[in-house]
Amino acid sequence: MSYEQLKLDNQICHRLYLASNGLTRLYRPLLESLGITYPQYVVLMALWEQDRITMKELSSKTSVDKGFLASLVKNLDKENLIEILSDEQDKRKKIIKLTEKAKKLEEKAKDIPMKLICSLDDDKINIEQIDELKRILDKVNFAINEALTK
Amino acid sequence: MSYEQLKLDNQICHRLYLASNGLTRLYRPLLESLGITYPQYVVLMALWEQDRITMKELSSKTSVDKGFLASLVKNLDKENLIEILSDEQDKRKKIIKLTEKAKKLEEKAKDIPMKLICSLDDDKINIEQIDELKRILDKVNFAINEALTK
DNA sequence: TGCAAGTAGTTTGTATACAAAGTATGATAG
DNA sequence: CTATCATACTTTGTATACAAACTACTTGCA
Repeated sequence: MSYEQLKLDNQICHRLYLASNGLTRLYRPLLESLGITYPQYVVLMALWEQDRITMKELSSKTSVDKGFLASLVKNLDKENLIEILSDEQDKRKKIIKLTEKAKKLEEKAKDIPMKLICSLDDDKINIEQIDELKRILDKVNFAINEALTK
Repeated sequence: MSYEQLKLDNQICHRLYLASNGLTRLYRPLLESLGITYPQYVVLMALWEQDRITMKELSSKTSVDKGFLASLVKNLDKENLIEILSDEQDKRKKIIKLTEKAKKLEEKAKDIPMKLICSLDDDKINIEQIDELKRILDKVNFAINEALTK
């Protein structure tokens, strides 16, 4: 017996899984030329937007798990892309601060989003569809978040 | 200097990354009650749809990397959910075949898609949006695939 | 003041994802 | 017939993802 609802082609989650993994693979060679990996790029994007924030803030901003973030930050520190300062008021907190090297990297990174879009065939996807995708994913992510935290 | 195109909120890839990871986390407890993990579920869905296929066919059907698939299949075999037969015509090929245990599991799995949808707040997302999401993701995945294979 | 509860962050263990190199078999051209 | 190339699959190494247990510090309350 084969059930319709169990067919791979009917799974929205499988499409998301493919899109997410596929995009990460497309990013890989672009990020490799900057010497960083995809989740390191995510952390750097958060810091380029707002520097000197705590691990907790960085985790909630990026939605990267705090455990995994600890290892990412360790590697970024090893690569001299960040510095880890301790908060004098609250000694539990650590403040993550970009180095000059990381700030220079932003200049190289700024072309990556456009390069990625150009590597996709724009006949297939247009701006309106991307906007629609963004809107729907925001709703989906909100609902997922509600379901996970309740 | 902060670039608009590098802000996390402007990244379609980050929304996809969150949605994909979030859904996998929502699946986790449901699949745990069947004793399987998310990628094992993907492999089983492919086999429930079409049994007795080769590793290569299974990999292309699920888009799971062949290397990773080898370890998934090893574990599914250990759990007695599949049997691995060898092709007499072409000894390089292995044929993956569901066991009775895996066929019984399908009966338990058939309610999972509905349970997952019910765990999301249906006020937030409606059927038309899910269909639209499916359509756009198919285009995106097609374009990603073109870009990755060329 | 001092202890219970909470918070920030780390560590550990397991599973996932994937590139790259390796092994064994099959197909094919000279 | 055999050398070469291609195919199917495995192994290895590294990075990613995340739950759960842990450490260190702060807060709140008796």
